Amino acid sequence: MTKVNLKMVSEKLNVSVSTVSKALRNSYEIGNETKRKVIDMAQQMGYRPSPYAGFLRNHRSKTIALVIPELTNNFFIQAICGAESVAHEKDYHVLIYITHDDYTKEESILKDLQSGRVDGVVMSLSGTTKTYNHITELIGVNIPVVFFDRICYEIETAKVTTDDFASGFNATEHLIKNGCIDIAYLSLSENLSIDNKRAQGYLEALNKHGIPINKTRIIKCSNDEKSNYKKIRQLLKSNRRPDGVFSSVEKLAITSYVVCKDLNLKIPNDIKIISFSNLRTAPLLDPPLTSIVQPAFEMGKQAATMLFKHLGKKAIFIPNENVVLKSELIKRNSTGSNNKQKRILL
Amino acid sequence: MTKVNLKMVSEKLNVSVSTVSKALRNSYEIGNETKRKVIDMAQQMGYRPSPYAGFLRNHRSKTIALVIPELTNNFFIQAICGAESVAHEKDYHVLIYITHDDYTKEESILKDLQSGRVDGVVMSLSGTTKTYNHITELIGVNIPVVFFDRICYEIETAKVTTDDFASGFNATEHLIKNGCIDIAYLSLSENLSIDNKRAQGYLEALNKHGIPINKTRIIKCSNDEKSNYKKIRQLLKSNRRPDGVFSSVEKLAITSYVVCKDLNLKIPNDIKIISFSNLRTAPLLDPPLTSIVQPAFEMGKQAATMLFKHLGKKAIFIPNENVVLKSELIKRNSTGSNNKQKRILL
DNA sequence: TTTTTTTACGAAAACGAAGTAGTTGTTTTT
DNA sequence: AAAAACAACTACTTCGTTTTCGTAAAAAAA
Repeated sequence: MTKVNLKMVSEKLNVSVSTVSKALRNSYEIGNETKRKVIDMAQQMGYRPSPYAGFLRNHRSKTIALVIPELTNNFFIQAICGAESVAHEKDYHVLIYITHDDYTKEESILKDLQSGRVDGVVMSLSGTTKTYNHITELIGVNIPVVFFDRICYEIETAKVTTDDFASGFNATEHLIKNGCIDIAYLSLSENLSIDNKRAQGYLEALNKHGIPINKTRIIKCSNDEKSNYKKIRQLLKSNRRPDGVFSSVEKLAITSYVVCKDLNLKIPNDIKIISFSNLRTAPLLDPPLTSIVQPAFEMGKQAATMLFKHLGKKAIFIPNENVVLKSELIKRNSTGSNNKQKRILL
Repeated sequence: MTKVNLKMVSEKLNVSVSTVSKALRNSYEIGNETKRKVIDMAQQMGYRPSPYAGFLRNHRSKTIALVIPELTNNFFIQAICGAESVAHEKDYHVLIYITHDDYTKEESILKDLQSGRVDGVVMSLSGTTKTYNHITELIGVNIPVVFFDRICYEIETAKVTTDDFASGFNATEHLIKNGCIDIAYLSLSENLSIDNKRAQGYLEALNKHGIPINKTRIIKCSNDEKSNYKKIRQLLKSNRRPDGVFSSVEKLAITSYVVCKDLNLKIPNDIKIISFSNLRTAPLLDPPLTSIVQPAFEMGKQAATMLFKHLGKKAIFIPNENVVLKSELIKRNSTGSNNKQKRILL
């Protein structure tokens, strides 16, 4: 059994290809009798229209791309789920691309997408991306791009973020209120808008509470797990270690936990930890991790929705639009025993 | 700036479309001088060949589909990464489809794929799938399917699994050796090959150690978190609760942890827990979770590799081939304090 | 009855790229 | 010098579908 096309159906019925095509699209030009026969035969022969042939005519691939820094991160997974749910609802297909936080990969992916393989792109910037020509070029050939979380201010389009400054501020203030006076900030990448916002919130909170700012307390981490481990270990091993750690991403919090276990530091007594995190197991960790939870699913969903709002137009231009959702600070025991949880909610 | 095609390039240079096409494909028919001019101009104009036009001729989409039950599961995420890495290397694109463990969705996805949108499929069955016509039909129209983890024995093709029977056996025996005499098995779906294998290993271990089999100790869970919570709570609340729990998937272990916290049951003293899990946070849980870790990345990688081995042929037929990888049992504190870990390895 | 309209269909031209089969003009062979 | 070979191109067809433009026959209007 081979793939069946319009011609094969038309030959079986002794009608023209056009008739079959029109009948299947329920055109008014075709009589009811013929329509029924065509539909039945197509069904029986297992006809499926070729998406690629279709594209060639109407220039719509019914496909979007999700360009994501990494998959081993619950935030992105949930965001993907959100975007996928919208795409599925709109009968769109989803191509997934992982940049591994590598600018070069991101660039080559977007260059390829200039081919028109997709109708639009939902993306979150890689941590090593500093220039944006590859993105403006893509938009230049009429393929719209919307951002979520790791956005790019320089490009005019729709963007979905969370209130990172406020979250950074609140997280830091939470540590301060729980007794910390020397707080380290674990940064993922200074190129990232979100990281900078979070850092600004951190600095602002220190400022407000009259805590002197110590640049050496801003730890620049990366995607290299080993190097991160070393940096954090060095931070926590020193005899002048901080009494609080604010991690900008969940994986650095995990590494911090590991370091604490290895150094036999007790959380929250020896050190308190707070982190951006969408870990399902946050409440089950030892100790439960105080988390800033981003509405990841919703962010992916909104980003995709904003994209779809513009797809289908001839010349696509998405004006600046900033949707800012709220993250939630969930207090648990990693920042102090007074935060002890009564009941676990997953 | 609009999308540029061969014709636009050819007009700029006053040559024919064929010349441009051939020059770009480095045909011997085109002179070096012309080639250079064409390549430069194409580059300068930002020409990208349309993947869809190309498909129409050579019937190769350079795309594969990953059909997965769910994303909020570290096993599948890692498997996706593995498959994606192979696809990327082969210059293939990856469409992702999520069945949400729903047979109907799985069926409609595979029906759609009959259109020839992809050259091949890597999939893991949904937990509610009992019939396989949608899969044989897809293979029937020459689109190969390879399975990983949740495979389908009835279909002749390549499959990647882990040693589920042995793992189930070992997990159960580990509990027994740590003193358990009444072990519950948390099943995800009786339709799934892997679940059955794991259950068989569980039963066999009980048998070997002369522990009577109690059918009510096999708890049939589902994808409904609330219902799972209730079932597990009921199991652990009873005054004749088991002293060990073997969970077939990580999410049921997480739920079990939550139930234990809520009921104030101490792991591993009141109850011991072991689970299949690819949780990065397993060593950081309270207590650290004894896990059977599947080589998920490798499984996805192998499955994709086996698929690619057959793509490119005219009539694709993948003979039965069973690759069985080994899972690793990592002993931690959730099954007894003697398993206390010295050093954490992520 | 003749003319117009409607109904129901078919022929053919896109869409973008690639490959087959020419078609030149030039060079080599005999 | 005639014939064959070759280099460097162009014209045309194909892929599967949609759509525009026809057109024949039937129905309605004149």
